[in-house]
Amino acid sequence: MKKVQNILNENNIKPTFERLSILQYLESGTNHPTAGMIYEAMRKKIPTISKTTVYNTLKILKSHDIIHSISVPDGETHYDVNTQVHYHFYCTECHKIYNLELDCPQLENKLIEGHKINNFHGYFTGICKKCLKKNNN
Amino acid sequence: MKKVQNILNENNIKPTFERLSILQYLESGTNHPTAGMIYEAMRKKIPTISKTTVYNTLKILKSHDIIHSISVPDGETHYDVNTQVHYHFYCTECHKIYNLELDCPQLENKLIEGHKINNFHGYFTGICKKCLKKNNN
DNA sequence: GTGGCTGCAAATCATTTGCATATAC
DNA sequence: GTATATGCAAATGATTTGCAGCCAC
Repeated sequence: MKKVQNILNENNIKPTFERLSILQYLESGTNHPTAGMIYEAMRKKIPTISKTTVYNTLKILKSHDIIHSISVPDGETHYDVNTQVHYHFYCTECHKIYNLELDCPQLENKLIEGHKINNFHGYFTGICKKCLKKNNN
Repeated sequence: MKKVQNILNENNIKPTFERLSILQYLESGTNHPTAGMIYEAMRKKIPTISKTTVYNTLKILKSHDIIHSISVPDGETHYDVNTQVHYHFYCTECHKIYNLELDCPQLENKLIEGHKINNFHGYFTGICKKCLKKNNN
């Protein structure tokens, strides 16, 4: 908890219980939750929390570059605390998102074909190994 | 028009006027339209067309791998007929999507870390060259 | 006439917004 | 007390669904 406390302090974000809990939750896992998933997880700990607070918190964390949002083809925005650029794999069957170890385009040179680059996100889609096994392929 | 006619025939998709027009529209440009943009463009040609037909057509084209959907952080699904894997650049200011010439991960080896790969999409985000100029940066 | 398209309207679902209350310093 | 955070409810906007009419073969 110390760590997330510090992250918020360093960014001049008031460390409320809700914000600490949400960031803690994001830091503790390697899943890439949606706002809805975060809301459901938080409710177990803070039954009175509202979706508004979840969205507000995600917005402020994102604006300070503490988290990134990733877009995959399921209509929901997912969030990731791993701010290092890396590829994802999105399973079209179970909708889980995995991190991949592949080398990524470097953003050092922040200009590509005249455009100023801020960020990169790459994802593969397909069937994950668990679903492959389940379907005994 | 011949070309899109053939594409639909080869895939056993009944080549209705609406479907031909939508696919023609997608084939003719390098923009990466959303369903809404396609609907608006179609209305000029077919004033009676409905959004349902646009969505239905996109769904059937996608299921035959004639088009791909791409997800960028604007909450709308964009569509792309360029089925060759390539990177995109998404401008967070004007929301335009550009194609990039960079080399992409090859999908030949269709297994990565145990997952079966069907597709790849990578996008950079930032400020495009037009918006940079407009802001005279 | 039967199956498959089309199109309207309503439903759904993620996200945003307005506002009123609560909390912290 | 004032600013800021929270939370409810309503609004928005993309997409989906149910259903009725229509068209082609």
